[in-house]
Amino acid sequence: MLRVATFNVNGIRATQKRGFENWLAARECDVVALQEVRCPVPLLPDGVFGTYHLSYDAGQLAGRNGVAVLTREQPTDVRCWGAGALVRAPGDSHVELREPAERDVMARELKAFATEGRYLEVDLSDRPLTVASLYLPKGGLPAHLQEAGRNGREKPDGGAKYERKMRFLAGFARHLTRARRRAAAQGREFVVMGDFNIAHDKLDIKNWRGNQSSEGFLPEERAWLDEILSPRTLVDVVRRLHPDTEGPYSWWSWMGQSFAKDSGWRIDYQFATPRLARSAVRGGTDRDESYEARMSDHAPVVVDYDF
Amino acid sequence: MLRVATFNVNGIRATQKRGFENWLAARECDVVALQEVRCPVPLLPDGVFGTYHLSYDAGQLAGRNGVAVLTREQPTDVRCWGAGALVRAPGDSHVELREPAERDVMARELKAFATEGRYLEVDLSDRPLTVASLYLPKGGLPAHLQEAGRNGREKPDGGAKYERKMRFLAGFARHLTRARRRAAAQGREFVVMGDFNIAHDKLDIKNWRGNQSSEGFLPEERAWLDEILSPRTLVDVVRRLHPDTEGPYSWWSWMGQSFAKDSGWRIDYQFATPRLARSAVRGGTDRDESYEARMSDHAPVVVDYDF
DNA sequence: CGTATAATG
DNA sequence: CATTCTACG
Repeated sequence: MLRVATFNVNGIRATQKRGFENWLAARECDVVALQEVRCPVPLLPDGVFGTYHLSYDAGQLAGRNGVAVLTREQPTDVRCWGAGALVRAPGDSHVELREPAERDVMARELKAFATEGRYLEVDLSDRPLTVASLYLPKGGLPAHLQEAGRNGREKPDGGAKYERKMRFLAGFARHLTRARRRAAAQGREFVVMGDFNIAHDKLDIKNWRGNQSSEGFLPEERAWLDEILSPRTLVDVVRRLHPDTEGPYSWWSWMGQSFAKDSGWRIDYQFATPRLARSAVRGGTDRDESYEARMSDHAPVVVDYDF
Repeated sequence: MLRVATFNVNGIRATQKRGFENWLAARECDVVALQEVRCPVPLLPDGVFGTYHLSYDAGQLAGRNGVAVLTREQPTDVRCWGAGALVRAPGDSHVELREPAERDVMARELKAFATEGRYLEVDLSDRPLTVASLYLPKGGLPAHLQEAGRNGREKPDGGAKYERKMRFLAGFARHLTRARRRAAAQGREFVVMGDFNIAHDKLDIKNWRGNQSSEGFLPEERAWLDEILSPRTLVDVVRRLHPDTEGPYSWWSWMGQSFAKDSGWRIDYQFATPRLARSAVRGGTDRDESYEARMSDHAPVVVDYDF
């Protein structure tokens, strides 16, 4: 059994104070992909990653983004888009910069995102598997929807953030094709997981009708997920396990009663190559009373693979 | 009996959470001068000023400075250096901008400080008295002491903050002379109180020997207090009551064990015209177990006048 | 070490 | 309605 989690922690220092370490110890995952770690390496709280190997790309935007992968085993290779990922063995106090064994040709559209700490890929060897942690730009509304002004006080930007997200999507689709091909050539399965900042379908958002003009549920964004997902390429593992469930949502606004009323969005995913996806036996989100307080505005998405 | 307090609250919203309202209700002051209120009027917590009349100059630096005077009686005049002070009657929900009955000729050096929310003067009528709340710039080290680099990581500014403070001191000395004369001409006593950001003498700071090159205890700063204080002009009321006491300190760094070890500075004062000063029967600081937690890095300085 | 803001989500 | 950062104290 292989237990894999993805979790947007929204600031590991805050999440830790709310019981992240207990969750990590209790949940007994083999792999945990983290997003929005938002912490320079020297300020990572002691012991916050327990006995896991850490691979981390903090990016260069102080206090923002930052993706990591925690693994029980030592990775055989670590790839990111920036200067190189930081790696640390369990119990070790210092990190080292790890250059990838081979460097990818980066999709042109992604170069502008390379130093933002948004993507990290890790090769494992106990099982033939590559795991990736993604924090996809949240984006914004296109210019014509900002005029309409349905959403309150955000300053209009002429659609700049929306268009930037679309460029990321274009580049990342190409990256995914390459990553799948590399994995296939090496006889590995591949799973890319994290915060995609897009709800895919009507089941993936509480009020789909009222949100068709909301960033994160725009037709163009949803169409991009249609494009990268297919039974032959990448499969939405949790949806495959729960084809008719509303949710399970993975994000709720901090505001109002969103969480209490389960008025959420499913925007955190595990997208796996077909064979790996078929091996999934159980999966869902941890919005559990058993883990006491809410650790983040996102919940962990955990899948057990019989792999 | 007239009970007068001055208190640098270092953010009224934070202080409120630590029991400011209880202190205010229990202490039964007639006048409370506040500094570093650090809060725009619309964000003042409901009821934080109890049943007092509020006079407030928030200044125009978001989240910084801001001086207020709370009074049991309605002031007959309110003067500040900016656009006009805000006043609010007890229980009233809206503030109004109050223009002074007569506007001072402002000392030339003070014009640069006029919109920073550092000074407010209030005339009372039940007793012939003018009370003022002052938040004096903290300043910095002169250039030659920055080179020496005795104090750690602060970025050198070529003595700019020090010189700015000295300009304030020059202007404020002139203002005090005028304010005393105005009061005298009206048959009023006058008390100026607040955070002067200068410890006057050896008794006013824990480790005077080690702090002779520290901002706030520099010879030039101490000499300025020598200059404005005299038995015929303004009298340091608490020191008059406690001529031989170490302290009582009114400020302790948040860092380390300063408060626990009473390693503090006396930088918050009540300076009163001679007749008023002579009427003081009791005075000191509230660093009391009776008021539970520490409300601020400063403690209230409270004096009872038999006036 | 604590108070604020601002940008971001 | 949270998380950071930065400036200031």
